[in-house]
Amino acid sequence: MSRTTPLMLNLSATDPRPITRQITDGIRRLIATGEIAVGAQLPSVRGLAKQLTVNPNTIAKAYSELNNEGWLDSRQGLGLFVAEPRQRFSDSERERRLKLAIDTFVAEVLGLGYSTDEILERLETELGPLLDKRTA
Amino acid sequence: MSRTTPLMLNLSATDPRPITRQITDGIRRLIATGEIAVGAQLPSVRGLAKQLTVNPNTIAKAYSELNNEGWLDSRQGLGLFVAEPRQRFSDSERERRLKLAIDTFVAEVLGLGYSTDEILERLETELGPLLDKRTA
DNA sequence: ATTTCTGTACTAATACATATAGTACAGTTA
DNA sequence: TAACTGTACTATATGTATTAGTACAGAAAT
Repeated sequence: MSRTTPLMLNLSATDPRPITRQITDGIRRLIATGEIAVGAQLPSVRGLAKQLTVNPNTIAKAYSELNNEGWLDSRQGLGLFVAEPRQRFSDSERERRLKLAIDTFVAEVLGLGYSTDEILERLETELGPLLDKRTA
Repeated sequence: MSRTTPLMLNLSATDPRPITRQITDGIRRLIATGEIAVGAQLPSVRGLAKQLTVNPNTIAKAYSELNNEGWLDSRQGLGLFVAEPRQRFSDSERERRLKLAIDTFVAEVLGLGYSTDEILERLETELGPLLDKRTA
């Protein structure tokens, strides 16, 4: 019996990110925007696997990562639930990850021909609705 | 005979990016900042391989990518040279790449606990010196 | 011309990452 | 007990990354 609604998640074959990554990114986003409420139960490993037509192991891996990162709480035999917002990383780890993300991003957009202002504006549009809803 | 100075490039074993990627990202950055001038010759495939103690094929692959992206001009038998700034991608390709870069970046910093303003400020600090020097 | 430098193009071997498939086991609920 | 949960394995196939070695073509200096 499915006590959860299907996730608004779509996998793209043209997306260069591996499937597991597309799933973790997508669920993080759904949680951050509040589209999945804190405490809500996620689809089962096998259920989501069926919905997305991927292997259950792939879902289990994605869920496991989100659980390790503190986005989800898993309860053996019960299911996975959206965790309360909390500090997920140490300060140095946060800083390390931010720096790496920025370096990578900069490398990607270098040479695309956009101005700094254009890029910052686009980013603000994307980040705004996500970051200031749930301070983590 | 080496007619070129060593590149200010360091590979990191802890960096999750593959070697080839670290090299292409690094060289793109050196070109964007002007640390390597337009028209300047890059170290030879074998020379840079020796400097970085990686396989020459790895350097050749990195150079080949930068050549395809329009950052470098290769002249068979002569060497590789920093290309004139030019439009490197079609409009739709630029847009696709920017969107993907933003999505990936957002996914990375989600849940790190930084505010939108903090992130935008950090990004501006990094992007400013790179983007408005060479409009591409 | 020969030598020595340049980039380029292959094959092969190794290692690692990704994803699928199948099975099994432990906890929860009715 | 039955039917659902998450979790943990092994095995397999595929793709990517890197190293290694070899070979070839163009350019420059002698």
